[in-house]
Amino acid sequence: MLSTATKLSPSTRGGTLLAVEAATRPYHHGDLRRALLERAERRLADGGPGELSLRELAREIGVSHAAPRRHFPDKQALLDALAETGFARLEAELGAAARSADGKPFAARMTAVALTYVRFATRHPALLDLMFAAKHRPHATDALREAAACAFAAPLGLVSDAQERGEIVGGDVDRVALPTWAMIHGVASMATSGLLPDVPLESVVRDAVERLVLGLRPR
Amino acid sequence: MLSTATKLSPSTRGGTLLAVEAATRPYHHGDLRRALLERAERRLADGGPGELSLRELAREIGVSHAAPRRHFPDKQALLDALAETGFARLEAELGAAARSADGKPFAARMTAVALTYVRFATRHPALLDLMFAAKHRPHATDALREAAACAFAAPLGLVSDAQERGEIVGGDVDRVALPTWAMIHGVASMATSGLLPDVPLESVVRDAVERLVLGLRPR
DNA sequence: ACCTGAACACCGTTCAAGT
DNA sequence: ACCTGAACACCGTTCAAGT
Repeated sequence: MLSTATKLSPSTRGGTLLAVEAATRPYHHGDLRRALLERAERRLADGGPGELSLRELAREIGVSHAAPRRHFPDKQALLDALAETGFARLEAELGAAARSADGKPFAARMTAVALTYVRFATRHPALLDLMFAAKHRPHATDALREAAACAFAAPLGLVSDAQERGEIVGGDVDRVALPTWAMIHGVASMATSGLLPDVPLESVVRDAVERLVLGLRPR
Repeated sequence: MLSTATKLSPSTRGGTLLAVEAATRPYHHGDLRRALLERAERRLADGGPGELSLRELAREIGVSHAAPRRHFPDKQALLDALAETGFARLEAELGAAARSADGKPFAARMTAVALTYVRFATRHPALLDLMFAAKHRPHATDALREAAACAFAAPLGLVSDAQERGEIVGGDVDRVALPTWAMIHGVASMATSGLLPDVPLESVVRDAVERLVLGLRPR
């Protein structure tokens, strides 16, 4: 009966990459929540949230299609959790970029953080879409809102710091920071939409920051 | 049999708003394609493409669930067509805005077109998402790509015109126009994501354009 | 506490058949 | 040329039941 041998029982879970986990987990999978989030993010990368199927996730992990319900009440809850982890990672990356450029002039700090942001966007386009979509949903979690606010704390601080030091124009921080981050977010959005010319991302970001600092007026 | 009287036959189509069409169309609906696009856009407004159901559309219009297939081979084809009409309307609005500000200084023209763009985005957030998503899909239609290019012709022309007149800094048009439209697109994106402070959209756009023209350097 | 299996009400897509 | 009806293989969600 060779053919039946290839039909693995559900509990076998084709998890060749998860040998260690498989050896330690106490049967009922043990870490289904994390497993769902990991697989979900990989699935999200090749298509929007619409292509992501809870049943397929459960099938891949090797649990019943109803098992995810114990960890996420519905699909949207899983997507929200995914967005939340996304914000946490973005916060870490932006914070690290800001610290690495600490002490350099404004344009250099701005470029470092902006580049990190745009690269995050191009590496995880579907996730970023999800993060922004989830954030402004009517019933967004408090945890989600907080995660989003934290992620943008470093970028906003960069602008207000520069204002305090007199490196850039003063005035209401919103009227200065908002156009600044609108441009960076716009570059990121254009990059993920594939409407950037075939030019290195880094030079696009550098050009954008330089143009923002110098202005459009002829010199 | 009062209860049966309320069960309208499928051919009745509860189209109280479409009395004129109903009177003139030759039974087989006659204008199903247009009807599908109209309903689809209204449905799109209250949720992403995932919430839009072809079967529900067909039900509302009063045709069988297989009827749409005659006009759109699959759901994505309908979404692409929706995106294409979106680009056509955006092109018309941006072109009109550019013409209405013709002769005024650069900042005024820029503000007029940018405001039109941002307002389009806030009026049709789901449609704009669809337009950008559809545009960069691997197998996007040529018609779709062309529609997108046409829509952005006026905005790009605005920048290159100003360069030729010496109103703004010269050099490679891409290195000037790209940061400019990145900022406008970024403002639009932030507006639809609800992360703009509670300030009139018009003043946000004006601030952004002014900041872009003058630059961030302290004066 | 965590998971299963069957059930329900939906999808998109296909295709023979109708008018 | 345009539409219907049944069929197929999927969904997300629910809930009694298992361990």
